[in-house]
Amino acid sequence: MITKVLIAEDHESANISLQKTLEDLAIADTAHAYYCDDALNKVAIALKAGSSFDLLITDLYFEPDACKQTLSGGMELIAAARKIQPDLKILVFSAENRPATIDLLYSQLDIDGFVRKARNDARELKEAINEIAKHRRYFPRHIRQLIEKRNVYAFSEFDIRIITLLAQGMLQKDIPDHLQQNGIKPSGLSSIEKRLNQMKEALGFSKNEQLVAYCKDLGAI
Amino acid sequence: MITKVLIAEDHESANISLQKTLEDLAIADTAHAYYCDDALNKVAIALKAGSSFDLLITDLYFEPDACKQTLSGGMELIAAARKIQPDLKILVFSAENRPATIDLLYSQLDIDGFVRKARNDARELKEAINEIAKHRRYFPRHIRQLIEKRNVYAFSEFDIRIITLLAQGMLQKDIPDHLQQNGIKPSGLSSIEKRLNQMKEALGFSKNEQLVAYCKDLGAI
DNA sequence: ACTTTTTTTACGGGAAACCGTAATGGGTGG
DNA sequence: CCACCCATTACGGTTTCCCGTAAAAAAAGT
Repeated sequence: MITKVLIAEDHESANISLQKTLEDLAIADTAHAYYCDDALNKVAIALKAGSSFDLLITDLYFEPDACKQTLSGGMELIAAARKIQPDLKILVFSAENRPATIDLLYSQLDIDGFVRKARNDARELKEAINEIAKHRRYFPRHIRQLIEKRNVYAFSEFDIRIITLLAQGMLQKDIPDHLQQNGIKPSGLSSIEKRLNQMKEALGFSKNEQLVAYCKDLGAI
Repeated sequence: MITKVLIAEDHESANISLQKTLEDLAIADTAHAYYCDDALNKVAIALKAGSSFDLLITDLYFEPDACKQTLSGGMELIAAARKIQPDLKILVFSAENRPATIDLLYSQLDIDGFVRKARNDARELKEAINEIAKHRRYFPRHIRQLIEKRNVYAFSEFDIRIITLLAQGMLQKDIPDHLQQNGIKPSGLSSIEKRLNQMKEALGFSKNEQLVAYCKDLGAI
């Protein structure tokens, strides 16, 4: 049963609607955090006081402002919170729609549910919370489809490095030097060409511009 | 005095918080539209019935779904609504933060206020509505600063077309044929090269890959 | 209608990228 | 130590892209 919830969300309006949604579910014991550091702090304090939170609802992206934060965003908050309270249920509520990121949340950070800020998000929130209360994970079907459809090619660190450099305007012929200076191997121009070709081949592309666009959509760069 | 408000917003959660915020301002007469077409329709009906809306609060981006719409988004809705009811006050509530777009809203579409979905958005909404009720426009300071920066490049239809084709893998040398077949001019290869050069120059880029990455980040393609 | 200005297109030399092939180098097993 | 395999690198020819210049076409001004 979920009775005590922490909402980590910088948007005041999103906080209001989350509050309202929780009220509809008869969950009255809610706390709000507008910054990641504060959220983690509240989790720790509640844990020490023996009245730990059952559920953390968090956004992924927090707008930076004057308050310097040690946690850079929702991802780090999730990892940190799980570290100090492994049984904490976590529901991500975000506008994120890049499959790679959502996939990462499920597979690496092991979250319990993801609801995208979209058309029927309030209804989905309720469904998600109900599912999580029953110790089930909440995977909306359209999210699963996104992940399965897009997960065609797994980029390596090396791949991402090359594409990032291209997207930053570095000439292909200048990449070998750069890689060597950073102690990355292989660094030969032919190796770079080979890698780019394999990626394009695997995805049915013909130009580097397509790779850049694809990686941007995936959130890989 | 503002007493009757129409909310055009596809996100259920945003609708909830807007509703709540309006309640706080003692504005009870609110209507909701989850699609642009429906919003325009409601404006028209209310106008004909002699009980027109005082204020339209609208998002800019509406997620496409099964319901085919004639209005593509908030921009078109604003223009269409103003056309049938010129005295309608319009407040845009959006996550948009590109100065060029916000500037366009004020200078071309002549909106009465813009509140960005961000940290203190609920408070800003109240301020904005109060200002608009006094027939003043609401320009948050940080928005003004964004606009003044102006160091952004405004892409034309033609620019976007070219970059989109590149991002889809079309060879630069094949673009002229494609443009001619679609009756777009100019279509010469030199014109395309010139345009690409101007864009890169304006943004301090050297490669097409950078343009693709930049446009992806902007959501322009 | 004619000139001027601007935009668009055509062309050519040089740089970068693409692609296949060959040579090099570092491990592994014999 | 040698032979072998694999990954990496080097090289040369071709295509595409880049960039400057000039011709042609279109638009604007007189």
